[in-house]
Amino acid sequence: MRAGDPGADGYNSIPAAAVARLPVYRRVLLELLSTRTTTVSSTRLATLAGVNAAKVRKDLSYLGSFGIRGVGYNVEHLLYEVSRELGLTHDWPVLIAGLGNLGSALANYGGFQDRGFPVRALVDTDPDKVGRQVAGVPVGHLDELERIVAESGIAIGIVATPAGAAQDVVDRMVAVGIGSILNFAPVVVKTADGVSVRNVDLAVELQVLSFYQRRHVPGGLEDLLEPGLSPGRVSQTGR
Amino acid sequence: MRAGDPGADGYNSIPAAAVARLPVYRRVLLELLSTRTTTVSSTRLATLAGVNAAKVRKDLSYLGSFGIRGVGYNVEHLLYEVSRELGLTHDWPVLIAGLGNLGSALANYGGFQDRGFPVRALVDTDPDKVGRQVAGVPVGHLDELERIVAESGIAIGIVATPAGAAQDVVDRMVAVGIGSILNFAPVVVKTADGVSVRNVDLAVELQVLSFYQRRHVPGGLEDLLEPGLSPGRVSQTGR
DNA sequence: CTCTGTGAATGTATTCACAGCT
DNA sequence: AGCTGTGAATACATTCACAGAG
Repeated sequence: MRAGDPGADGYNSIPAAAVARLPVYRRVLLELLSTRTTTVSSTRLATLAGVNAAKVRKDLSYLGSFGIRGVGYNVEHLLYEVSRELGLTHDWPVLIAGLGNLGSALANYGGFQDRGFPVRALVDTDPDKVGRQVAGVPVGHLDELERIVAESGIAIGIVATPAGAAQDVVDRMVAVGIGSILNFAPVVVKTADGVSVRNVDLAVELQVLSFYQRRHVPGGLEDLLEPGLSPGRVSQTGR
Repeated sequence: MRAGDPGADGYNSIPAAAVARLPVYRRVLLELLSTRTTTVSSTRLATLAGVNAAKVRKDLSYLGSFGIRGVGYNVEHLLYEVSRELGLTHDWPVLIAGLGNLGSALANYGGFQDRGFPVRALVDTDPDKVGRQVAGVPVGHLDELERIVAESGIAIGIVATPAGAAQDVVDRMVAVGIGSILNFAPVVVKTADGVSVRNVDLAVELQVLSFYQRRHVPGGLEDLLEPGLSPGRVSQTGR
């Protein structure tokens, strides 16, 4: 019995919540590998990934049975299996559309390149930007998208345009065959079925924090006044 | 003293999944308000927010009964209620720790400022950065955190340091009373109870897209990755 | 008739707890 | 003994479907 067999029959549906955690396990495994740790238990992996052990075991069981009872998981092998499941056995070149503050930052951000997602193409519509380079990559015009995508073998598009331009950019990306899109514009974009879109709105994350800010105050539920902490005099209203 | 119904629901525990959607509804409501739309139905709100109508109604019902049967919701009023629930009736000044590519970008990114989260303080440990300004805000040293937080009335901290520095920075933030942290470093940080942490790992989002990339191929799914690959050997995609 | 608000039903995710392998 | 893998139990989230307000 081959390790990857369950996948061969097609409908290996691993729960979305589990998929979302695999990259975290992978990050931990890479870290363990770099410290020459050879085996890891579900408990230890759980601690490092910030979840509980049963969840780790269940999640990993969707990929197959790679653990050794009484021992744990082989770090290198598990890393291979997780990477394979995620489709990370090779790099995925990405394109960034929109080179404002956020787009430029993402282009310069080493975190993508370092982790299997080289930024290979950039597009914008601003004539002042087109033709220049950002992070060593030339900026093309949005109208040239088809050629650029084909030449650079782009599979994933990142949208970092203003909200108003996002839908048009997404439509063009889909039209030229991009099937995976990471959208940073604060708007919900729609696409045909078969295209995966993930939305990351940085301000949304802060707003959720704002909600929990008040609930987790240990003492009272009221607008806090806690010894040692003075929240400042923010009496700004409106907005 | 806030107007409203004090005794209505003592244990106001609104589900986490619903909280996570409130900012999206709010964004849509702001958009509707700007186009002078006065009322909106759950169906329309759902379309604009990219979810279904029953979910919108259920989510909003956790906040109270603000809709009018046969008509819909008053945009302005609903916006107020959602904002209030999220704690967005006033701005929350934020501090960013770590001014590498990502941190600098976030400091310059207008999206925070525009949406109620003014960037009021910056810290780093690099002597070349401390004392300079980024986006018009002076960069302080991490060691001055306590003073800076107190002076600027910081309630939320953003961690944009390298992974290795993140835990130390988080510990310091917690020590000086910051109770909400948005962590961009690719590592799971731990804190005492009562502190909210949200992790945003941009590469994780791309990795999840990579997973779905293959499943959604319309034609055949036999593409890439084949059974010939031997387990035990990790192909180098990271670091 | 339109549309909200919500119990009931269904679907997903997490956690428990233990059989079974090492 | 230690630890995985997994059914069963529980908790959580979504969707249905309809009573009732306007």
